[in-house]
Amino acid sequence: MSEAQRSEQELRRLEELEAIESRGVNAYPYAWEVSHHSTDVLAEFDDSVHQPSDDEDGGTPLRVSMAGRVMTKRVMGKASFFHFQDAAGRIQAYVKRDDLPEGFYNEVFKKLLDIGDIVGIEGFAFRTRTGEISIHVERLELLAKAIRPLPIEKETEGRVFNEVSDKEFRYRQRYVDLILHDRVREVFVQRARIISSMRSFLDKRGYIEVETPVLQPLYGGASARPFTTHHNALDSTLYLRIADELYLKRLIVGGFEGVYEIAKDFRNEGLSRFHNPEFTMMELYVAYKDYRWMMDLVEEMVASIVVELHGQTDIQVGEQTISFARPWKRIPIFDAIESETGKQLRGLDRDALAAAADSLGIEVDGSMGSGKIIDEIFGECVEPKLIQPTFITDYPIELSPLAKKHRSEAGLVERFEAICNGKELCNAFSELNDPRDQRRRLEDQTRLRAGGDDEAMPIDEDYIRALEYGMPPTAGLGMGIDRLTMLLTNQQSIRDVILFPLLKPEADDPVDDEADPVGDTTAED
RNA sequence: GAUCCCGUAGCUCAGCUGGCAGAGCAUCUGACUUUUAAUCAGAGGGUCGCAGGUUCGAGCCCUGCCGGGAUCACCA
Repeated sequence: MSEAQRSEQELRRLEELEAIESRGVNAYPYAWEVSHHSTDVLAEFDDSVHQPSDDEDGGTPLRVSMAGRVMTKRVMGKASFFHFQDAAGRIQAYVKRDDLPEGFYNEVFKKLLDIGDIVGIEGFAFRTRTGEISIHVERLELLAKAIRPLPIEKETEGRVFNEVSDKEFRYRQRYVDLILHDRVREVFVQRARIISSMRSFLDKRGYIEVETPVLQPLYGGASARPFTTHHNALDSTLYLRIADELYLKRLIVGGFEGVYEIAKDFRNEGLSRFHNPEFTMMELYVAYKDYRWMMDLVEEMVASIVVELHGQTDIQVGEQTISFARPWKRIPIFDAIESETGKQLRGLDRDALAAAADSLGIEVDGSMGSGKIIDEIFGECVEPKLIQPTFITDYPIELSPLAKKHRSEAGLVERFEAICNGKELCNAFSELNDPRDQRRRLEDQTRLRAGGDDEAMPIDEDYIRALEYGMPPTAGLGMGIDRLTMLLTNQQSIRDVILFPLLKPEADDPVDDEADPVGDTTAED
């Protein structure tokens, strides 16, 4: 940024920075010894022990050394208060002219220190006349000067004034959003807890966390359009993975009996409240198990995460109270549809299904097969009504090219989704391990592809080769971490659980579609 | 991709029927040694998203574009 574009306030702060440096002070020093965080002081402070009193012997001071950001500043002549924020929270600090080195208060604290600056303070805790535990500052040092002014929000009795509401600002400058909004930081702390709780649940059971390729010569494991890229040295097209599934199952072939991965997948599709092009997925594969066993595991895992996060199995999500207490309901998809619509779709042919959909007010076009119509009816009529966590089981085979045929129900596969608050929470099946059946199913996908379905899966010959070496019976699970986090932290948009959600580039960004410094012109179709 | 809404000072917003660009907070100057949306007195700060059009005159009306939001469509 050229200095001409700087705002009045930024220019003034740059001048202050020079004034600070001209005093021989480094405005960006190297470290600060931290003895307490704000919440430590609030917890440790004991009036009967630490509160200083007027007589000489009164009180044993609670001495502290802290670091954080100046968030408010109230100057009252020869004394001032400011609020000070660190990673743990906020605490008030008090400075008195006569407790600081000669001239420091008037020339440095009052003139050169701004809201937003990061400071180190040393002093002792006390309780003010109005009852707030505060730090009486005896030494103050600038740790980092803020050039840009922080938006100032003010709050009293739970009411917030001048709250930054511009979502674009909050997402683009998430660092500012995090400085200003404890509740935003809290969501991401909870997200981290969800993931670490999940990881420790899986680790305790002996499953191995692995890393499989993000850059893949062929994508698969889900129905979605991929991002495409190019490796220059090999001069080959690569795709960013849309799922981990096929690589993880190769590891089951290789002899691991339980593997999981928590990682980003990438799907080249639209953005919405529930969709970000890169998102985090947990996938788990366990040998010698089936989908019924996996339902038990999902219940147990999610319930344990919820309890670890909230201390109980019941949580408030929007208007709803949701109970993750086990067991969850298990309903075959056809029964769920029947109980919601009164229509039994089991065994109907495509035309009868289309007629049923039509009578429910659901549009059907010629390209939709039986499975798609059933899925459409379920998604429209049933899914939004499933608030409490529920396993929907036994899906039509057409929608599930990687799931094993149902052991007793023709035309279905051993698959389930957990639905909660009207949204899918996970997807799992008894994995298809018959290489002959797998080849046929992928060939069906190829026909869909030829018919114009650009989300149908391509055939991965190496994956079939792996299956031909023998994959044990296996249960597999995929769980969207972002949506799980939305549910467990009561957030309405996926952008509120992703630190840096995808946005269009800012106008100033150097975007140039023509630019390709390494010359990618050999990649012709 | 469709529809609707939004874009004005660092932040939150007002701006009437088209007629001098406004407020609070923040900032600056001054006062104030336990305040807490601190208070009191004064001051500075604007590419009204961008481009074009209509008009004597546009923040306001029209067109296009850019950015954002919501809903729908798409999305296992």
